[in-house]
Amino acid sequence: MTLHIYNTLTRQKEVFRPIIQGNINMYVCGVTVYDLCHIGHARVLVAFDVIARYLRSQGWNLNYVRNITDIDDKILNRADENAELYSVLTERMIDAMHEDERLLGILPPDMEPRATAYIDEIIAMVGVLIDKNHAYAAENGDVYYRVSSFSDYGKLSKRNPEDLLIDARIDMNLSKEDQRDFALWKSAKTEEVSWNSPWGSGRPGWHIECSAMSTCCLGATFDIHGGGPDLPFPHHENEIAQSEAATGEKYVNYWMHAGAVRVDDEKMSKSLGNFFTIKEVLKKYHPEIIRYFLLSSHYRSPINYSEKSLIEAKTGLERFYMTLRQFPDVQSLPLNDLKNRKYYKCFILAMNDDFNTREALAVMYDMIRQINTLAVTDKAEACLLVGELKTLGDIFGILDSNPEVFMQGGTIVDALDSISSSEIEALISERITAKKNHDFLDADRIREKLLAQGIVLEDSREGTSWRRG
RNA sequence: GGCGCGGUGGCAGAGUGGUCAUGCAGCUGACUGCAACUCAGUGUACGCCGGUUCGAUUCCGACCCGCGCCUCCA
Repeated sequence: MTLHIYNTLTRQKEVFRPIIQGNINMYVCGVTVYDLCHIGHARVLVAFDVIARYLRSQGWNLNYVRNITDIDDKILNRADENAELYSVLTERMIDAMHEDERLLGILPPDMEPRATAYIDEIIAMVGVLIDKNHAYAAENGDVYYRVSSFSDYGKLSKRNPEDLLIDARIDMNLSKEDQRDFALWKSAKTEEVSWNSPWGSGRPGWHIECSAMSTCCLGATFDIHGGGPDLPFPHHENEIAQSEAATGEKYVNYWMHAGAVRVDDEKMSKSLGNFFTIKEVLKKYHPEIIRYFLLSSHYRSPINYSEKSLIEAKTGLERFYMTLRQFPDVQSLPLNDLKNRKYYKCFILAMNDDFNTREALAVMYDMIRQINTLAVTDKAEACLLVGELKTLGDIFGILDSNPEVFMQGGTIVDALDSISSSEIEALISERITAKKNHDFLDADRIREKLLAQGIVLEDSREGTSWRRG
């Protein structure tokens, strides 16, 4: 039952071996806060949230660090466009991000370092790189990393440094010794946000903040470094170059990258403008539906965001809640009580295989069928299984809503626009009276009327319950 | 062009050298006043061509197709 993780560095699944027994240090590249978070951010956030929850559930002592990049060209440009202070912009976006996380049930990381709080450490690291001849201050005031000085350059993204040379940009930067070199420190133009440094006032380049913050928070070498699909090159490649050149140690043991989110089968990107913010999506779908959608395929696979796939996620989750509805009082079981339980072991097997949430979900569906069968034959065993299921739900951050509320809420916006609960209840009691009088024509008329408004009635021995379809 | 990923049944999506993924949708039966829910049963599958093998969807090679990164993007 060992944990296997797919490592981008070696392009294969490897047995996970921690640096210090029982401990895991994990750094995930967070958000550059110049705009609202979109569904792509949600994927990375949820994926690593579940990974963190799972690792902790298995007894690992996890230190989870996720940074915030709050100084960068995009931020300065946006603040300029908005005619506001860059820090006003970043504070607003950080608040918005935290709200998104809270709504999506994403647990806060243990540390959330911000680039602007680590300027001294960044400057120190740049200094070390210059001292070691891995970087140089150009006459324009910028400091560049000397790519040719790092023989392992390209090892993560499997790029040949020679090829990158041929590939050099059309807009040549004459201050660079080599067009592949990238900025560690950017000199300030007039009236720009800046900090003093040995190379004049300026600000950090992209990449160096993550090297500095991860090293400060977790040490020169740590276990896991994660991020989005577009980060292996150049961001993480450059992080490796910076950190390994500065410390002389291996930077990261396991690199993990999430797959891309596509929208209606097209690449989602800022330039295409086809991205959805988390806030937009949350207006239409319950947060757990979004989590379920994200977990319904493996974290490395591309995933397609569409109306259809979200509705499918909704239907899938409803199957769980339909069952949970029969056991409103059952709580999650302590993990220790599950160690020898059949389904739990299957779940662990799936998750230990590079966090195969889809496979794990299949186990949970097996449990549902089992619970529905036992619900009439062996209530006590059914309750045990429900507790077990809810514990697994806790690891995924789902199944924690009140089933009745979940089923009756439907999609959030729809629920607000349509028929109210009290109207529904009134019609249901009207129908019960009709049924008692064997006036099935009238009873069916009421049921049809509600169905036309998306309300599905379910009769059982205990009475009639309803849900928004 | 360089590097990399993938093509699974109506759809979504796991996985495996020779028995089941799973969910949705479909069909049949049970339950129900009729439905819905639920349960039981059931059908359809591994891009194409070769090779290895007793046997390949799974391993190897070629081909076709789709996608990603190489530029800001999680």
